[in-house]
Amino acid sequence: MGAVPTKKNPQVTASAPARRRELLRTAAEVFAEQGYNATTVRTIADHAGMLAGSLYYHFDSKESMLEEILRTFLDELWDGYDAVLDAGLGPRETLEALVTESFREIDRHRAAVAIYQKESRQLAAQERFTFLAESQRRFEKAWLSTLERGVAGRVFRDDLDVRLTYRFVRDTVWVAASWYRPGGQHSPEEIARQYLSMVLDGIAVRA
Amino acid sequence: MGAVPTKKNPQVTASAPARRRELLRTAAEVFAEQGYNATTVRTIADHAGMLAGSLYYHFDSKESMLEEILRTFLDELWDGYDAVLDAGLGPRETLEALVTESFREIDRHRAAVAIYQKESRQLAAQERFTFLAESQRRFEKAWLSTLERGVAGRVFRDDLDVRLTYRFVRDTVWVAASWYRPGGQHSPEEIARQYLSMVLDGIAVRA
Amino acid sequence: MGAVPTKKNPQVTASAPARRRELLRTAAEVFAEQGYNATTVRTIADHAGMLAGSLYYHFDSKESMLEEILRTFLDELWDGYDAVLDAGLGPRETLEALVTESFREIDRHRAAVAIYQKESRQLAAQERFTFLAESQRRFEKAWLSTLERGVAGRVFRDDLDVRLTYRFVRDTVWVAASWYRPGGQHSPEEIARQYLSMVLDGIAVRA
Amino acid sequence: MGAVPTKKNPQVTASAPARRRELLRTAAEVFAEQGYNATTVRTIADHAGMLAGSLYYHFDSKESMLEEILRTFLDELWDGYDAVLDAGLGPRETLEALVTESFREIDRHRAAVAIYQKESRQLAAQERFTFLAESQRRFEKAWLSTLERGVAGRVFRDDLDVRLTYRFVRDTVWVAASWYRPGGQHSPEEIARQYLSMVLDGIAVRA
DNA sequence: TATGAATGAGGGTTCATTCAT
DNA sequence: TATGAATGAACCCTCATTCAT
Repeated sequence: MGAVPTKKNPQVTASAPARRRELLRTAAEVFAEQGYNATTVRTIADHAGMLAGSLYYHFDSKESMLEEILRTFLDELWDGYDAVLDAGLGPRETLEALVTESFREIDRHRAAVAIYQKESRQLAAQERFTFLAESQRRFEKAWLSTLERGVAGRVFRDDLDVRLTYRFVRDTVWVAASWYRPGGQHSPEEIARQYLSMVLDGIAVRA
Repeated sequence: MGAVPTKKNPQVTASAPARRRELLRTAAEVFAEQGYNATTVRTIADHAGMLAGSLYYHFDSKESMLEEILRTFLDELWDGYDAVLDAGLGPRETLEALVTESFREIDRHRAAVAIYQKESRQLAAQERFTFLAESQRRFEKAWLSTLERGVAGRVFRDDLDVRLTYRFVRDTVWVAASWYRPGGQHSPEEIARQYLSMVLDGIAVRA
Repeated sequence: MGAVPTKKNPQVTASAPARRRELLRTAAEVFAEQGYNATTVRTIADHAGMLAGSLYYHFDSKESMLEEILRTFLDELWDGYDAVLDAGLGPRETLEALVTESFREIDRHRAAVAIYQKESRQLAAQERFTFLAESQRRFEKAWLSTLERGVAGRVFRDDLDVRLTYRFVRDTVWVAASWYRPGGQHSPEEIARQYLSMVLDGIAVRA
Repeated sequence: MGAVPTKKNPQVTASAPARRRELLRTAAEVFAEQGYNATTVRTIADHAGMLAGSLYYHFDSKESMLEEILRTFLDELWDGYDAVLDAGLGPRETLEALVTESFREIDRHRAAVAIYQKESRQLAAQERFTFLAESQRRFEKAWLSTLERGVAGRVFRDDLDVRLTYRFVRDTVWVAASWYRPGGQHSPEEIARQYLSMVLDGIAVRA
């Protein structure tokens, strides 16, 4: 008789993850371009060269595609961040490394980042996407502690509101996903360098 | 500037513009909170204490509400910007004035700004919302010319990519709408001051 | 601004319950004839002379229609049963009254009874329909105690398995809903009389 | 009697009829438990330890499985009934034998009987399942003639409506399939005996 | 001005079925 | 024999919109 699974889950069989990944990339691209709500399952299927119903062989729902896209992105992001945070760098070097890592991530997961930027606030309210809020908290803690370390060590100015500074830094970095195009004239490292130069030293000419 | 109504539009009879404005404020609030697509006409009506169908006495469509919200906001925004740009200020003072004006606008039209941030890219593709792209172009021109004037006048650094700088400045300013809460501890002017200090002089301690 | 209801519920306004009742009657008829699962919302709407989507102005879902049909039926049924059970009759008279009441109920709610017969077992497993199982239990208790009273009082034979007897009696009564047509040649009271005669005295000629 | 396959039917090659029978038993079980419409082909496949598509090597369609289940059951049923009807018994003995045979059939084909009870009315309307209506007619004729013989021979009461009596008897017998569990405390013969005692002599104590 | 009821297009999802491997 | 992937029709439901009152 064999086991009687109550739910299909071909996606767990670890076989043919290639198609899944391809489909997720396609979906992410469309989500990023049109917005999650405005994207129909049919549109994704069109881009993938199949019929809407066929997507459901691979995924449980449109929402589960979104979840997997965001989870995959955040997992990779935190791999990079954790490596930086565990490296024992000084506050300025940590900030530089985090920013550079962020732009690299935008380069690799542009679509996912754009989706994250646009939808995460609303999504986080749903049970299913609480991991977004959690990530947000870890993110904030990492940045705030770095900035505070820098202020304490007289590397960063102490006349700036740390939370405001955090917000400015955070947003500018990630908003870049909305205009960044991989393969353009600026490499992620180059963008990071310019961005850091501006954030650290300002755009005004020194007196 | 005026909209071109495709159908009857009793709202043009100049009667009860107060109710209209109130309804638009409500709609903007909901659009900002839930996203335009995710917002149903009934949700707006609920918040306004009426039934969904009743909104159509006041407005042609959900989209026309959105359009009016964004048009009203942009009109006011450009009133402020034009005043600054026509004042004959130097590049640094112009930048400071534009930033300050922007934060004031966020303070007054938080919801509209949030909507603009989130939806304008997709909307701009539609015939009806070409005014968004147009505004975007004027905006870019104003900022780029100010930055270039500053570089030429040795007020701003010349080793930064002007377009990248523009994007960073633009985004940081407007993204603030996503977390700014009017009536909070920071006035728009205070936020502008901190922001300008960071952008102009950097967050690093001077050597 | 008024209250901000999170859910529509025009059905609670107690206004225009006539349309609701009419729609429910239509739905019940179709459910009874084609089976709940095999009935499409479009079919119901067709029978009601409207479009499928319009049903959702009156009801939350197909399932909620089913629930209301069954609840209404069971409520009325128990009104009748409780009156009988509270009347302080002897076991034989109670049995006669319960049977007669049942056939009357079939006469009034033929569709609902047929649906109940066919679907209740599966439905009862769902959270939403636990009231079916509860009713089932009350039903069983009422019948068993009546039979047992009758056995104790030497009104009913004591050589029959009471549970088996209960099942036979219960099923024969309700299965009648599958072939009974109101307005036919037999009134519910006449059917009850014949049925009782058979159940009480048997079909064999007395020795 | 034989089905007329519209397409290829490798199952006719007389190979591995054992697997077929096993699959049909599984399908019957699931149909009985969840209802035919509510049962998905995948659920059957799950219970059989295979994938949904694989069932189509063995059967033309979900419907053909249902047909075969019901045909097999009815064929066996009529083998038993015909033996009884051809035995030249008196009306009372015929009735006893038919009832006993019915409970035996329920014991052997519980799932098929349950399916038959629940679905036959709707199915009979379809071309493919006209054999159900035909069986129904033979069934009715056998019972009615037996009852009428009994009335004529003063073995059964003549003050009861024969058609009503037939319906009661028929339904009670078959509805038993919905609660009967093979291997329980009552053998089919024991249930038949109790049932016959009730039907023939009634549940009331004789005066 | 607003309501109540309906429209109709479309969206996400399910599922029996097919078919190359 | 069975799998994996896809098809395509149909289904339940949502929602912007309309309109008579």
